Amino acid sequence: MLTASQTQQAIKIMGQKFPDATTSLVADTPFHFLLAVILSAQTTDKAVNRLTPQLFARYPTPESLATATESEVIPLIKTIGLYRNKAKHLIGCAQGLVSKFSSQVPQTRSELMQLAGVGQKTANVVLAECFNIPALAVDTHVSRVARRLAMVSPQAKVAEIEKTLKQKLPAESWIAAHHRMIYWGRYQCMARKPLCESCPLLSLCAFGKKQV
DNA sequence: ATCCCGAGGG
DNA sequence: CCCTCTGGAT
Repeated sequence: MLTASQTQQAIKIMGQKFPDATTSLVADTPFHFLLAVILSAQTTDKAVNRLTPQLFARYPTPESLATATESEVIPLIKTIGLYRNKAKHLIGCAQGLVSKFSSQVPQTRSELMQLAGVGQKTANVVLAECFNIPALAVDTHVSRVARRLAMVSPQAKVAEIEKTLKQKLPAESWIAAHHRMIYWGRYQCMARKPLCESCPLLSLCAFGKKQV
């Protein structure tokens, strides 16, 4: 396993390759950003950004979405996967915001996770992006990159990955590390065909050495 | 552990 | 054709 120092070094090198790594979801308010993150489950950000302009225009506020029906929402999001569950989540989330949080997006993990469709990962993304609160969201890219680079144990599940990465990285770097690992997973260490031959992290990566 | 689930890429 | 995409609820 990589030491804390090696892990920090790897994150630094990722930042040299992707200096402007940041969220790719487009939204104008915390409410709309929350909706975009819910929609992004098992879906590319590009697919989400394609439909959100119309969704946001139709539902500008939590109140407007809270009274919507699934048959109204589904046509607006049908081009992405899992749309039936996501329609329920969007409406339920808006209803929760209205009934529990005065239509304001809450700023704590436990409050966010009371909302429909919001789990640990989505809560962490919202805390980091909307409120600049140190958080480290672990998604499919972060999981794969952390495992391949042996920043965590090979069989580690999401909760353990988050815990281990937080232990190895200073809190000030969590948000940037999240973005860099996402970009790394998208454009360098892809799931299907990683670019190990030209990887700046090859010397740190047992997985990559096996591929080359 | 299972289900949900369209679009894009190889 | 098969795999993957910033997961969450049951």
